[in-house]
Amino acid sequence: MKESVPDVVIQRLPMYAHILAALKEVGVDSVGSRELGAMLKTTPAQIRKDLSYFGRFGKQGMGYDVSQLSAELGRVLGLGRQWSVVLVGTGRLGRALMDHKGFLHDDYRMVAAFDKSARRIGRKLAGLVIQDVADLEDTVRDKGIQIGIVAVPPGEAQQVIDALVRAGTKAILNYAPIVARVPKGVQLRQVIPVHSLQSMTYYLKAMESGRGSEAGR
Amino acid sequence: MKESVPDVVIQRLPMYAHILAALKEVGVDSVGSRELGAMLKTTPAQIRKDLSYFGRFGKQGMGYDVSQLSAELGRVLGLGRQWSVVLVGTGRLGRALMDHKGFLHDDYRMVAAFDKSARRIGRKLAGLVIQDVADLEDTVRDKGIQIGIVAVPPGEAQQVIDALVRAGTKAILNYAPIVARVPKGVQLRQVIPVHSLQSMTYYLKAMESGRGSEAGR
DNA sequence: AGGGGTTTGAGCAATTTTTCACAAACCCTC
DNA sequence: GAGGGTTTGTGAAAAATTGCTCAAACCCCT
Repeated sequence: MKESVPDVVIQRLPMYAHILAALKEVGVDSVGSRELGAMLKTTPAQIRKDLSYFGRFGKQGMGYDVSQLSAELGRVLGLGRQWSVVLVGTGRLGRALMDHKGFLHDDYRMVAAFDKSARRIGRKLAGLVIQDVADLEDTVRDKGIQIGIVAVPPGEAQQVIDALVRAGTKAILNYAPIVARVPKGVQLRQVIPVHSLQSMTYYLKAMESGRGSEAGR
Repeated sequence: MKESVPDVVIQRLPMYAHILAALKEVGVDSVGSRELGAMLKTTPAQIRKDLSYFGRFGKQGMGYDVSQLSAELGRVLGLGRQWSVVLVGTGRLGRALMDHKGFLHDDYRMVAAFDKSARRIGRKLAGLVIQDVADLEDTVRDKGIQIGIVAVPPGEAQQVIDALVRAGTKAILNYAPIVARVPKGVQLRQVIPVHSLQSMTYYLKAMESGRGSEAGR
């Protein structure tokens, strides 16, 4: 149990948890770091080292107990409890996100949804009445909502994010294609598909012109 | 102009390109690494070093010419030409992605869409007739489609990905919440919102229990 | 046209992250 | 219950990435 865990490690944990859950589902009850490494396309050493930041979960000679490790990872990631989530922006994307099977697992519960457009306010979405975005700040503060999901057009995204921050939200998942800014201490994850495409295009181009040696990741 | 560019750098380029495009839009015609660093919450040194992998685009004492740097980055990322994209899965999510303003910029053109469900095949989406996923492999091969976007349910995602790979696709953007596998040489980007949420929850938890010192990213 | 004030580019140092390697731990069999 | 065969956990080495520093380059002003 070390001092501070590198951020890269934290970013990898959900993948580990994911695989573990899948294995548990299928009825596997023990895995080694070698197997996990193969499944996740990483090295056994990395998995062992990553896990070692949080404790000693394996048994020498035997590997890890799937259920136990799964539970431990859940604990580390703060799962197994309810986090409340607010959705801002109920256009195509916002609505699709809510339906996306498994988008909101058991641990994340949507407790409010907001929009700007009068023609959407008042309608229902996933059991919630869509509220006017003007009330966003108050509602978030009152309900103590911890996580915000932003699915509004790019032009309004930063304002919405600022409002969420003012209301005390400490984690924001932003789908608007802007380079958003948040104060230190607030977690922000950007989901910008175009950026993913562009970084892939770089390698595609490299593969056509140069030889296809570059790959990885 | 160095040998091989680190992957982390490639991942940052789209952000640079994005900001540059925005600045150009607004009419700014020169920026320094200091300003860029401030906007992107990174250090001037990092920006200069990243850019230096690809050439010398700045002028000492003056910074960078926005138009020029923007163009250079586009060139590096392989923009300014048409990449053909195929969408597999035209459920809520798939359809939302197509509408998501700015999801497919000028450089990426959707040339085919596939689904499994008989009730969607034959319908139109963004000007394309949705085809049977059984024809995916042939169509991708025939049209030389370079990029695949996977928006099918988790259970079918790996099969779809395998089919894309067999058909010669070299870049795949996967929205299904699975830990997908592709052979080396094929680019894969996963968009798994739950993972983002989970990694944020880690910090939220840390902030409530410990003191809120941990942050970053 | 020269001097002053900036800012880049790049080598080098510091830090972070990954990989290696092996002792300690563990089960299983005999 | 001792020995063999694995596999973890971890300190140390290696590699990768980031940050620092400063000479060289450049514009602007006088």
